Amino acid sequence: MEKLNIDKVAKLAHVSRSVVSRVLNNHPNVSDEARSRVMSVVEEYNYRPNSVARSLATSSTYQIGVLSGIFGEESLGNGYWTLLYLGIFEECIRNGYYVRLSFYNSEMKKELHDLILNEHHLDGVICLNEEVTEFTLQTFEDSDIPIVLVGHNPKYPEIPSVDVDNYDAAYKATDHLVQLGHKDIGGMFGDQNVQETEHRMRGYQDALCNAGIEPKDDYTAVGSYSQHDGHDTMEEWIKKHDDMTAVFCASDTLAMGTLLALFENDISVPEQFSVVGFDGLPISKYMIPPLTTVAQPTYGKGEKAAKLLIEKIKNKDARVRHASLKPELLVRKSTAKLS
Amino acid sequence: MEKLNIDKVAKLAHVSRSVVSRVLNNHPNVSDEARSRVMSVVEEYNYRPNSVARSLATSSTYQIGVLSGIFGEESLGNGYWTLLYLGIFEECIRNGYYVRLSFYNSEMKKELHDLILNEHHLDGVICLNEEVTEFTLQTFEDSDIPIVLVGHNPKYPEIPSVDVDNYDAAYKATDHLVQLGHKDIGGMFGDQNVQETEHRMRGYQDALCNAGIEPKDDYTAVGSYSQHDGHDTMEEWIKKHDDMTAVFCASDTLAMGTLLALFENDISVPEQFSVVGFDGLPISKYMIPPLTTVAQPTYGKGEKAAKLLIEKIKNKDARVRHASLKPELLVRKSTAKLS
DNA sequence: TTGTAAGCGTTATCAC
DNA sequence: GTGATAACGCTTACAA
Repeated sequence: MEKLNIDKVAKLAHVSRSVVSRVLNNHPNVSDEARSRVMSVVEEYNYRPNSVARSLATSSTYQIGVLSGIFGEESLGNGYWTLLYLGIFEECIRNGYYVRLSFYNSEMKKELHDLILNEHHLDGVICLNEEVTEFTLQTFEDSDIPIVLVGHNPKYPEIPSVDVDNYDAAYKATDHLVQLGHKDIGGMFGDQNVQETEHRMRGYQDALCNAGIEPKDDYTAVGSYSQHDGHDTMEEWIKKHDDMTAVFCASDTLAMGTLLALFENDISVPEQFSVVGFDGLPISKYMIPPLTTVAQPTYGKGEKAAKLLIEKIKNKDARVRHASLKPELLVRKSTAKLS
Repeated sequence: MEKLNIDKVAKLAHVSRSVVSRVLNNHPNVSDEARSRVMSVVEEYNYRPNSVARSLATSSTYQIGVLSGIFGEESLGNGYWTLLYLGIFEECIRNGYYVRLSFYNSEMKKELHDLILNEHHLDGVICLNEEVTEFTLQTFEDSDIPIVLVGHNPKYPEIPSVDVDNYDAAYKATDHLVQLGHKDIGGMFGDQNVQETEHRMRGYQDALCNAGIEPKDDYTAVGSYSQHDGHDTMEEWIKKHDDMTAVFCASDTLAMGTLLALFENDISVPEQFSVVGFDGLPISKYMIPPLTTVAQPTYGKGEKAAKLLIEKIKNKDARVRHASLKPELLVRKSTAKLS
């Protein structure tokens, strides 16, 4: 079972190395006889072409990169990321691409540069919007390596992107609370600098306005998506805002922290207080009580991102597309009629 | 800013291509003058050697693979996996290795074969024990590509591995319950086929025995690590076992499901029932109530696995090592004295 | 210390 | 339809 290469296969099949290459790449112009001779050798010896050599010759690696921020422990554990990644991964594999994962933080410009400048490394890159800096995006836009963004950044209309309809999702979630009779509804949001936050805030505010409720500034908090922030913000609001009876959290993790703060203060959900989350993470079903949340198709986002990227790799001049996926409200046990 | 290659750099620096190569690889026997000429060209043009070509020449890719089962949604979201992966990833990057992630399920023998047979692909592989089949392990052992296992499989003593001391961890957790005065203590375990489960069960049983408590068969459940299983098992036990006052769950996710079942049945934790988990996931801190759990150094496990692998890559004949990491009991709010 | 030249295992371009 | 042969960009004897 020694190591074969294309020449040895050629010799065994009594053809030239070019014929072997043609057979392996499904190129035309090879006789049935030659083809079958080659194939039987390939199968007998279980020969596989060396992909490194192939990459060198074709300057395409069939590897795509995923660039993701290094988040704190808490966000890492929330499952959003893994689900997204799985969507990307499976779609890539289906298309014969391998995936290389890189975490990234702002000090890692070097890694990034190497990524791009060693060009042959990657056929394309998927960037997860959060934490990706202007610099990063700019660098990619300047190079000609295809890239797609998960999330959306209005500054780079030329970069294809995949996102949920954040406005619609936040609107649905808030409106659900409104329909239940709530009037004093807090809104907890994540990362300040991302357009996604802006959209979610607008959805929240519009749902309120359309119901004749005036959004109040001190009922709104913007911080991070962590459980920690959810907990601390709720803690504070419990002390300050006696009237508040419900809250819309812009992530399930935020909601998880919120639920804990409520529990610690003996406020029962949903009897005394309603909570709705955002994401529809697998764990949200097991929160106490099971969380009402607007689910976004996280796996689908990843899958779509991979699809767009591969499309762009295969046809660099393809029209730039910005996909927007639909969220869905999942009503569970953390919300109830205002009594 | 056109694309450079080693020859162009050589020309610009007025040296031969070998000198450039030597400089870039820190080989000796280069005059200071030549070195500095090369370096200044490299910096001016920001030249980076093409890693594919380099791989072809050296037949080492500086890529390591992580082989992981495709779990159901629930387990994916539990954060264990991500933390482990992060540990692996960061240690690899620190050593100049890139990471390629592959999910794997039993039908994917093809992918696996390609992985190995295209040999030049990967310098080494880290296998996550769960879900890795005999076939997989055997295949790797037969090839000469270095591999390390996260978890432990006694059938392959020749494969280096990293694990926590599962016995010790389970013992500590159970003993904690015993010390609080509990006598009727359930034990919920994960995957049947893994040695880890056996060790955790023994730790649980020994802690009981040493306290003069007889472990009962119907107080023990073995299934999966999912929240779902935790929930259903607890649900059943609530109906069947009136005496039970505490449970040791062999994962935090199992505990999360357990907590929900208890909540749904109006059994308050820890006043009427104590729960201890296993893993110390970031989310365990935000469960309701915050979970008492034996934390395993998940990130550290990944880090250690990467260390062992890289060591083995650099020295194929290194002694086989089986690392065993220490767990730590985190007492939070889900356990209390039996009243 | 430096340069020449032979690989590494493919694909791709041409004659035939 | 087939087979030389030249890339692809690098490392590494070996010779100078």
